[in-house]
Amino acid sequence: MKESIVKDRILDTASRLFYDQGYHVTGINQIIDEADIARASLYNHFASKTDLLLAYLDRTHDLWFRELENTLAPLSTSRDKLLALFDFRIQRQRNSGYRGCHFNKITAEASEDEAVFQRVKVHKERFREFIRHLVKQTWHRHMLDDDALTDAIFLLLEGGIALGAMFRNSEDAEKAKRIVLSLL
Amino acid sequence: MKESIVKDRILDTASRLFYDQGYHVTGINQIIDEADIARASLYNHFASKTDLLLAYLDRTHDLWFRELENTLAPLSTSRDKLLALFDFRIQRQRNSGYRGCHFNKITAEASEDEAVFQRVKVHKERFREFIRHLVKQTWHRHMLDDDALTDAIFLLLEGGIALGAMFRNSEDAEKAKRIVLSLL
DNA sequence: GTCTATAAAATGATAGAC
DNA sequence: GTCTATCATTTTATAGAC
Repeated sequence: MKESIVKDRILDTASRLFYDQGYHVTGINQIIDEADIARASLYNHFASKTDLLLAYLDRTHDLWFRELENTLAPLSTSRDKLLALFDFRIQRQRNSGYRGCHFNKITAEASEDEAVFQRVKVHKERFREFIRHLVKQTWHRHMLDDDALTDAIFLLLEGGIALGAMFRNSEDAEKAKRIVLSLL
Repeated sequence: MKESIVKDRILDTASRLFYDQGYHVTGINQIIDEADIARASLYNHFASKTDLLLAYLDRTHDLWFRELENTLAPLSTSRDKLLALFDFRIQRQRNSGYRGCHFNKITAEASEDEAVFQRVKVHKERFREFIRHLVKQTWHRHMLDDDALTDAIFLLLEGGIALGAMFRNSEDAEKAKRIVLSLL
């Protein structure tokens, strides 16, 4: 359908601008301009700018976990998969200019909105459980118990990505990976 | 001087609103309204809204390290001081509604601005070196070398605070502290 | 130095033609 | 469903009186 193409183009453009520039600094004008669609077409597909934001978050969440699972699928051991979590996110940051986690970013801008807040929590909690699942499959004895190791990996990775946005590089995420390596 | 009082009130109000609501969502109108000053008074003391933002970042940076040093001063061992870093930041988050690190927040909104970007880097780098200095003073043997332990503490703490903003609690920062406890 | 009044531009959103 | 024209607000910033 032709309508889908327009809707996708709106969402693609908005997603890129929301992440690259920020949500509030991105105006409707710029979105319709860069997506090359009419003003009212946007409001035909999305009820409001907030609605567009929620669609962006939902799609980002879905794509994020799909890409993650595709990346880990070829790996055989859970240890390799845990280490690949870092490579996955470092690679994504490299490709998108080190602007950090989408959900950390939007928390800083629009977390007063309850619908946004809920989506952020769901995303991060799912990732935490994803890690926990992998940790429980590892056979080796660790110096930390399963829950502590899960928390450590999660915290080190989130800290590394957040600092990566503040320094515009992946050094801290790489350091986080090395620390996890010594904890496994 | 009377002028200083006005200037301080502008900066106090702007700082509160920038952190609580966000930078872009806070308009000049709201600042002059809540600070109860005239429109032109703001532009008499600050050249632009960006200038006000930079003043906010500079003052936050200065106050942050002064409070940190005051908090750690009564403690005798560097081990206690390292653990108190977590308490310091958890307490600050508790008192300010869990909106996370000021510098992480502004990175998400205005890191394209080179002057903002520089201040964020300086703040975080100074904190990293602050941690490193304490780590080097600890006498016990660690399972990680000094640099790795410094990175681990830094990453775990930053991760914990960032997640605290996303979940609006201090659970992850508390977990980070416990993990550091087992690493020391 | 502080004030009020105002400017020029951009904001999110809607009406109505096709 | 897509379009152009337009709405009422709000934005940052300035001019000029006191």
